[in-house]
Amino acid sequence: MAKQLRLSVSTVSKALNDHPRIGEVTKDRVKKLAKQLNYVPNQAAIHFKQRKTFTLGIILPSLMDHFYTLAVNGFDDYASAKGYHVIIGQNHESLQREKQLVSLMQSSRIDGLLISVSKETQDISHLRKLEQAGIPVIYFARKPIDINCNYIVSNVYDASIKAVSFLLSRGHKRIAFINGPSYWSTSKQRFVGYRDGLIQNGLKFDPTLVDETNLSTESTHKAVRKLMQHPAPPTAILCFKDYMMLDVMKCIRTEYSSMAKSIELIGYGALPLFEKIENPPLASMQEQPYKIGQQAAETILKLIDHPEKERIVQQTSLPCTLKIFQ
Amino acid sequence: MAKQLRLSVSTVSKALNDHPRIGEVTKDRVKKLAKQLNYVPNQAAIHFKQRKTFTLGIILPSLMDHFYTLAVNGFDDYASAKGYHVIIGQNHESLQREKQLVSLMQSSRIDGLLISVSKETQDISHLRKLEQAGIPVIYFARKPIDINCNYIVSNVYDASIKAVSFLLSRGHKRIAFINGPSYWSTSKQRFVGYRDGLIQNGLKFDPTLVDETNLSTESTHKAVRKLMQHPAPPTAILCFKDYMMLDVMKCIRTEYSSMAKSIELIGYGALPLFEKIENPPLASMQEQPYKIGQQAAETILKLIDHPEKERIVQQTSLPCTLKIFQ
DNA sequence: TTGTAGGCGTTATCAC
DNA sequence: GTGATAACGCCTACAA
Repeated sequence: MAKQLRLSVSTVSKALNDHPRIGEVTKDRVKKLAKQLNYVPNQAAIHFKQRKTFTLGIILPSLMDHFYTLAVNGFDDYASAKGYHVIIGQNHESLQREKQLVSLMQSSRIDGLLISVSKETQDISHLRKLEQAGIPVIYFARKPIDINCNYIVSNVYDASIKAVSFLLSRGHKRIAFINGPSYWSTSKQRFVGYRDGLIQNGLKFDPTLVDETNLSTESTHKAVRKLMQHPAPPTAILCFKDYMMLDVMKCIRTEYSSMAKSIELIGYGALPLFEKIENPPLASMQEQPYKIGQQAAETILKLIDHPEKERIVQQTSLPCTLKIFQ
Repeated sequence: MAKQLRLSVSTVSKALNDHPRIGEVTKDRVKKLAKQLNYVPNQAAIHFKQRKTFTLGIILPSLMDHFYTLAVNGFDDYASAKGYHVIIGQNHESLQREKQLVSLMQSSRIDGLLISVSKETQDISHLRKLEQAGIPVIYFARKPIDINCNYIVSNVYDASIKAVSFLLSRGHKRIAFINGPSYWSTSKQRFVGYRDGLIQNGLKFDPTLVDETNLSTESTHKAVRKLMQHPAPPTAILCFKDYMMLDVMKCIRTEYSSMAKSIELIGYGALPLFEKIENPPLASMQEQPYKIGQQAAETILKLIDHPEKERIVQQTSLPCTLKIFQ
């Protein structure tokens, strides 16, 4: 291109970047030819030179879960607006895959990472390494127990209290809770909120009404059966997640059909789909995944722009609202 | 790193790449230090040098649609296994956004692109330019009318015939069809299949039983009302997509509740969710999005490895199976 | 077996 | 206003 115009590469480069000391005439000639040749600058070279890729990574369990899809959208929208790319990786609940993704992303030189760790992830040394390499990491939705990390989550503690209070206001006395894996802090918070909600309202906490699943349909069905075989079965069930609640609904409908109508359910996530189906659950806690993504993007860009040593740990939790379907 | 070991960079490079002519002892020393320093090669530099990024792009309307999520998974799994990255872009049905994504991806030097064009995309010159720049493009799910392009789609023509035949076998005589935008070839194929299905079974095609929507809930409801106000309303409706079918179900249930039980519906997509809800539709045509993604990845890698001039247009359509829920 | 030199595309810097 | 040159990190002939 430089040759064709009999100009030096540096002049061409300056012309394309609207450098002030380049004549308008020259700029025009260069830009015209660039368009004609369908010239596109090689970002790989630019990134290489700038030691920065303007790329952020996001790692999440699965795109089939709309919570994460929405978080991606918030993250992507904010990041795009600021000129950053986003690359997505799914860990599919495998720690091994997660590690692969992290090192893949590190080698493609992402400037920052947003991650919701896999089911299996308890040790986060692979992520600590990233941070040591100067790449900021923000955990979202699921955060490790490790206290000293950036995170942004939903305030599921308050949400659980709200859910329990709502069920009590509808006259329920025996409210069960099916939780997710207990080593997630998000499960723990739900649980404590559930318990505190009962206690605040003057009820006793009954541990036999609480069970835990690994989120698989089978283990959820097992938990439901256990609860339903209780001498005094629950009249309402709080579920860790909407996807779990669907399994709970199905199990009750098929195996305990006589009680199906009287048992009320609340989940987390407020799947849009519930607006469309015939017998939706009673309610669901609406989280703000899009906003989580957006704020995470905003925060991570701030961290990137700060010299590494001045970075302050960023921790946020966003409120949920109870969405009633019936 | 080279300095620490008092070796030259090339020795270090060779050691890391298991070059045969490097002594085992040296290799060990180098690798050990690399691990210790948490050294990760800079892909940006490698890509820059190799004039290849080992990155594929995939552009689709929305990740909220599980069809596309599954296609991404197929694409990503195959590509990862072959050492390629995948970057995802959502056009959100906007041509403008799509063009942005294409040029973004071009400048980040993707080696190939898989795309399902936006609602608004009729002119594909932005994609032709990519191909002219030597980057292969495969269209999936939605392909432009343009005949001379690589594509991989579901065989919705056969699928529609199957669906109609199934409804006829259940005794329906008046089968309506609510289609998607008529300028998509995928809509056209569904339509022709619907019509041919009727004719092959000895029924007359009645154009008053066919309507078209832009996929929004509102326009779908409008189409349903029109059909239901028909002097002889349909007893079964074939719907362009499961998401549309949900809107159809809801509209019939709320506005024509007396007929809700007698009208049978078939959609396309076979959303996994239908397994879990209380009153699922009669059936849905199960496409193979994961396989579409996989095959697309396979095909695009083949195209990438072939010299540009020898590339042959690749066109595939995969069969669908009818999945019955009731 | 190891070292040296050159080049990939772009831009910042400095000289003209 | 324009041109030459170095530098970014890595790889690979080729030289030693």
